[in-house]
Amino acid sequence: MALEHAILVSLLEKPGSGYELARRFERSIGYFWTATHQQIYRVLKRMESEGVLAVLEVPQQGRPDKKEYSVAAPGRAVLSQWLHEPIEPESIRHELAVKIRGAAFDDPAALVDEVRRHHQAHSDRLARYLAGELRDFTGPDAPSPLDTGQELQHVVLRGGIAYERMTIAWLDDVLATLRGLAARAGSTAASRDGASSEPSA
Amino acid sequence: MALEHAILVSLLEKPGSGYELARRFERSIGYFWTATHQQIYRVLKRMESEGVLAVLEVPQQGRPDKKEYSVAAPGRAVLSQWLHEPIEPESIRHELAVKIRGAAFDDPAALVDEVRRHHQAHSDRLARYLAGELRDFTGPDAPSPLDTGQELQHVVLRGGIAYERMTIAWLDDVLATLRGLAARAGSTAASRDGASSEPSA
DNA sequence: CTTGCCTATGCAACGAGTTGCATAGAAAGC
DNA sequence: GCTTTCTATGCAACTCGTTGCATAGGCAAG
Repeated sequence: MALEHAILVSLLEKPGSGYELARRFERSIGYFWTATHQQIYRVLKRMESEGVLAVLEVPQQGRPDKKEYSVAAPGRAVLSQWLHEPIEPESIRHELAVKIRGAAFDDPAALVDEVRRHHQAHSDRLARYLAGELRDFTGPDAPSPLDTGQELQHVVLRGGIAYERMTIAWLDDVLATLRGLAARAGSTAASRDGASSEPSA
Repeated sequence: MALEHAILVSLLEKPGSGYELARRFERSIGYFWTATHQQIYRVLKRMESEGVLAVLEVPQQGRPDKKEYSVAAPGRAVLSQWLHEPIEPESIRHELAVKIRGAAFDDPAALVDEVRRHHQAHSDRLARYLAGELRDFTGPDAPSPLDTGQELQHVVLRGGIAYERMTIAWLDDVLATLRGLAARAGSTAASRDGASSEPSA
């Protein structure tokens, strides 16, 4: 139930409405934990009924009223307890990796475009992360001695940057491998190379 | 619904029972897609009823009978179609990252042990991956010209290795950051965190 | 000979997450 | 005037994933 804790962290960093949280989950905290607005509204409601969040109805002009949530005292306790509990190291779920293994039973070359799309998407993400880092942590407009929260946000962002760089390098490796297989399949077209899949169909 | 496709890939690589699949999902394909035996049995049943899998009851001695599943012709079509559909680039879900940001509202030093545990877990995983690579792909006992399936399995494994190495390096960074914060908190114990005048970078 | 582990399959209940849809006022473009 | 976009919240239905439990024979250790 880590969504609950991600919401607590985000609201401690800054109180806000469900809508605002949903937007934060599209950037910032959302780089490491995703959630749709549906999930967020549902969990916010539950957390409020449990007393871990306080809610304040804020009338607005020119736009719908909003419910601003903030962390109540029991919420801090919930977060603190979670922080002291051990969690399991993540197991990644990488759909593209499954596809790549699956390509052995189909045409590997057909994956090239897909891999390139992912390469582009990760390059874009990296660019966004780097821009954010410059803006908030390492650029001339950044606060100069970072406080604890900023230091921790920065190290998490550095993790995201490292992840994207690693992924991009790996996708290059994947593309090179696919190209190598295509060349091999081309030059030895008649031979029974590769495709542990089926001897003959 | 990538579990379905992960199962297709795994059964194409080698037919097997639900139990055997569950074990494969603890290693090999499970490095990139996790599933419990419950999920697997349920999905196998559904896939069989849809005709994408064929099942063969295999009596065994000294142990319970098993149902050996293999991919039927429609299953190959299902996989092939999926391979040609684009998928969204993964969004990671990193609980530890949420914890690290949350630590700003608690004692960051209390996270050190947790981070070290994760460091250890990822080091162990890396060691397993590297052992697997040596055994199956780069060692003296490995098949010398790898076939297509093996090349693709290898590039996926290289991705896992890169991921673990990146993660370990990042966890070192996290530990250094936590230590830095602890030192700062120690040396300026009385002062208010970020507003402090003591720069110790 | 009892306790615990391994193979092997499965049900039931629950919680997490996704998708589609609905509402509703204000602003902005055509 | 019409459509689209943005803010803002929410229901309903569904699928995906987890946890706990149950069964059942064989094997090994104490």
